[in-house]
Parts: sequence; structure tokens; C-alpha cells
Amino acid sequence: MTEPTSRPGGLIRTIIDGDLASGKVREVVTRFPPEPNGYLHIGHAKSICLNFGLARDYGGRCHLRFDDTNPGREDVEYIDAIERDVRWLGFDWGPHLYHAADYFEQLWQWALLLVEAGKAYVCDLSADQIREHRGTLTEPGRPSPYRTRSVEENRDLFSRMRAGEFPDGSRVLRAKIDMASPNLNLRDPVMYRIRRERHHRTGDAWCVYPTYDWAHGQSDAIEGITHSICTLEFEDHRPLYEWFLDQLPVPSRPRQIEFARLNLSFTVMSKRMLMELVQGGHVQGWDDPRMPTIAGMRRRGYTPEAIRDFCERIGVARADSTVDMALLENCIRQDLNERAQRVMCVHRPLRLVIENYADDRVEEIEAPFFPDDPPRMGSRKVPFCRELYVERDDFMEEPPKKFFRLAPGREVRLRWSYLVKCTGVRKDERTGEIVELRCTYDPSSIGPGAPAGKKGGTIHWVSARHSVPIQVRLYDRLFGVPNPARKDGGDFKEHLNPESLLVLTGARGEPGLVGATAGERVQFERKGFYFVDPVDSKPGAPVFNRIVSLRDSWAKIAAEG
RNA sequence: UGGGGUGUGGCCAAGCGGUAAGGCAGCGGACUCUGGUUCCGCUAUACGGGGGUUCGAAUCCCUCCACCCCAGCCA
Repeated sequence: MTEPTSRPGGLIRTIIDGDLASGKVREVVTRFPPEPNGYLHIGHAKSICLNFGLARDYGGRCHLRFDDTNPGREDVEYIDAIERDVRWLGFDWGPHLYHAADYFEQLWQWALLLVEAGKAYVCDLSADQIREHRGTLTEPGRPSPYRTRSVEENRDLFSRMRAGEFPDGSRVLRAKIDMASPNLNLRDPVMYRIRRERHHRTGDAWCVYPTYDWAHGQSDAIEGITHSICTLEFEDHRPLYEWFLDQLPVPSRPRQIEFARLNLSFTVMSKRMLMELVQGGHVQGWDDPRMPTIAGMRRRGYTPEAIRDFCERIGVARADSTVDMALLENCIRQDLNERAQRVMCVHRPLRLVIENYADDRVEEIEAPFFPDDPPRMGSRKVPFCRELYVERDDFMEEPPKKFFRLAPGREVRLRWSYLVKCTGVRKDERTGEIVELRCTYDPSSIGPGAPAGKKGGTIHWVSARHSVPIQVRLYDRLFGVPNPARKDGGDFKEHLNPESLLVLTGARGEPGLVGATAGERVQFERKGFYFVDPVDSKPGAPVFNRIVSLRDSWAKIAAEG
């Protein structure tokens, strides 16, 4: 009945195991409660995987509940995006889709109970005055002059608040707890505020809306949530969460448990900053492939499997931490290494002419899609002729010691094809730029029994006559520093990586690539994994987004000098 | 100098009184027609510091230090 606690969320599983063992709960019901005021990001994915994962492992259920108590900043656009993202991640809430707004009437009735019990009162203080009365971290607050209003007056005023008799912001309903509490959340927190704002679900039915603190725990109780998992910053709210439950005839007793939110290096995770990037035009929208949003990662080409794997590997704990982006990259590489077909695409073409290869000859070379997985059949023919394109980076006129690709006089293997030796270089007379490589090939170097390509490296290529122009977008980390969300008051946008997106203009791919369809993922050998962009690709004109590069030990060597 | 939290190798993270898992990163080597993958191996004074209890402590107690969160009618 209970799962071992070795899986992620060990700390939470330990608590659940205890509650199950003691008979405190008989089933596990969790919830993922996003506020529809922005797009979901990888940090939310951690929470989604945790909540739905717990429900799955314990044979319980997980609800998707929109925490829509503040209509002014919420929008249906976000609702749709959130549902799409959760589903895409692979989770199903079944019939358990809820909205805090569904409970507005019940919450109202319960608030009335508190008023009748003298535990809540209508306060006429302005927002500023309330703040002043609240005191500070080290000084106790002072009671509002309205704190002692009679039950009758409170009942009357509260009803008229709902009836729309008072202007926005003129009054609030407050819980009467303890103005001297060292926990500021208990200094008579606001439960309702007056706002004539049209709600996406309740329309104009209400002009008073509940605050998070007042709505959340009660919503959990109504839904029978057993374990209400949230992030660390809500820890201070737990006493309030419990206070409300203690005062009311709620149908169940949920338990709040906190865990540390996810931070990822080289990116930012706050809604505010992500919103700023979108609205400031620093990225092309919430689904820009560089964004850490679920939509962005999906557009980039990440798979739900890789994201889920990532969420499992990072674990769940209570210590603030920042996960290395390299771990995320490792997850997607591992997944795609298993499932992506290998094909060839030259990113920055350098013409290569094979002098001893007949000008009118064309060979169709058989190349497997999964070289490392023989049982998995599949291959295509790649045209080979006298004129090819190879990667500029694969040639160096004066190669350093550890460089074993093409250089004057050097021989390398052309992937799936012949060994070629560089016999000369042609340069632009004016600029001195290398414009063409002259080579000779070894006719006996192909096919079974041919000498292994031990001499040099193996490089990818494409036929200059048959290859097709390919649109490639190289995405890299959005920020150039590990922790862009610095707290020294500086602008995080100063750390944006100017090379987070490089659009390649002259890339050439093997002919078959024109047939790539939106949503496909491939590996361009020796380069990385790519995704056929579902938005910008057209039939016959695919656009490839680089999801992640391959690990590159040569780059490390080269960097060291 | 109010309250609530957290501190285990570069980054995450198990561990819950019996003598420090695992992953990522890093470093070697094997293999390889991807400088990819795979495989093997390695490194490191890792339990914030100092006391104490105990036969025995990362795990219990005391104390100190560091960092995070809280003064929205945001969530």
C-alpha cells in the first residue's frame, strides 16, 4: 500500500507513509493549483511531477485547480495554455478539474460564520493604514479601530460589501486573530477585498473576491485534498491555513507540506522576469525555444519524457538550491540518443572537390539511421559526387596537435563513404578566405573490408549538387551567467546571452531532409539534436531548432589551447 | 537585535544513533566510420563551526556562524 521512500519526494513520502500508517488518511489526494496569470515553466513541472507522481504511486488522485481569486490579473489564455502543458507533460486529472471560483459561495457562507462568531470583521482602513497598523518585523501591530465592531454591524456591512454598496478598496473583511503575533500573517489578515472586476468564470456575479490565504485551505478541504504541497515561502502561512480550518465545519482536514522550488542555472524562473522578457521583446513569446517555459521547451524540441526524468533526478527537498543546467541537457540527450535518427547536415559549408572522381558520376550511398542499433533497421541513400560540402570547422590550414580532421596533406573519412586526402586549398584572392578544398579519394576505402578510418577523424558531408538548403536555428542558453537573477539591484537582462539564437543562413542538408515533418526530432551527426519547428516549418521547407548540441570534447581541448 | 526555515564533495541529493547511496559535472582508459554513444576506473579534508551526551553522532542536546523567506487589499 505504501511505496518505498527512495523515489523523489522522499521527505514528503515519509510524511504520507506516516499518515497512512497512523490511519490519519486512507487515500492520497493532491492538487496542482496554478494561478492563471502566466505560463507554466520547468519549476512548475517539478511540482506537477511531484503532485501527480505521488497520486499515481499511492493509487490516489491529483486535481488540477485554478487558483483564480484575483480576476484582475488572470486570463483564459493562460488557462488554456496551462491545461495544454500539463497534458503534454503526460498527466491526466480525469474529471478533477476545479476552480477556486467554484467555491466562492461556500467561502462566503463560511466567512459569514466567522463574522457571526466574532472572528472576522469589516475594516474601513485604507491599504496604507492597514500596513501602518500591521507593525513591522520587530514591532507588534496595533488593532484597527474597526476591530471591535459588533457582530450585527459586521454582518450588515459584509452583506453590503457583496451587494456592491461600497467603492472598490474602501473596505475589507479581516480575520480577527492576533495583531501582536510575531508571524505577520496572523495579524488580522485580509479575507475579502472589493473589486469590480469581471471574472472569467463568475462574470459579474461578485464584486468581492477572497484572498489566497482565505481561499486556498478551504478549497483543499472541499476537494478532500489530503496533502497540500506548496513551496517554502508559504511556510509562514501554514499557521493561518490551519487557523481557518480550525474555525470552520470543513468536510476534511488537508495538511500543508512545503518543499523548495526549483532554480536552474543560466535562466530565470520568476513569472515577473519571464513576463518582462516576453513583453520587452527580448524573446519571441512565451513559447520562444529559449524560454524555460513548458511551451518554450516543447517548441525547442524537449520531450515530456526528458522533462519528467529531469524532475525525478533533481529530487525534492527543503533546502534552497540551484540545479545545474547541464543536468537538464543530459536528460534530453539521453532520451534523444535512444530515439533520434542520425542524418547529415553541414552548418557552415566549405566546398570540397574530389579531383580524381569522375565529374559525371553519382553514387547512392547507403547510410543507416541508427548506426549503433543494428536491430533497428532503417537507412536511406545519400548521393555522393565530385563536389561536396563539408563543415568549415572540420578543416584547418595549420592544425594544432590534437586536431585530427582535415588539413593540407591529411586524410579523413567521409562518413559512410570514402577516405579523402586534402591536396590543396583555394582562396579568395582579395580576402584570403578559404573558398574550396581540393582532394583525392581512395576508391578502395569504401564498402566491406575497406580499411578502417583509423588515420584521421570522420567528418560529415553533403553533396554540393544534391543537397538542399536547410533552415537551422541554433539555440543556446538564454543567459551568459549561472545566476542571472542577481539580487544586487542590477537588471537581470544585462546578462542575456547575445548568442542565445543564431540563425544559420547557408546550411545544407542531405536531400531527404526536405521531407522532414513538423514535430520530428533528428540528430545531425556530430552536431546535436534538432526539432522540426511546428510553427515555422512548411511542407518541403522544414525549420530545424537545435534542441541541444552533442557533447563536444574537441571544443574543450580547443578551448584549453 | 521578531518569527519561520535551511546548511552532506563543483551542482543536486539519500541518510532518521552503528561507523557517508546515487545522479550530473570533472579526470583517466577501453571501444567506436559521430572527438557522439557505450563500457571500465578515478578523484576529492562532503556531513557549516565549537562544545556535549553515548561504547558509538551527519543523525540527540547546547551554542555560534552563514544563507533563504515574511511587513500585497499577489499567489
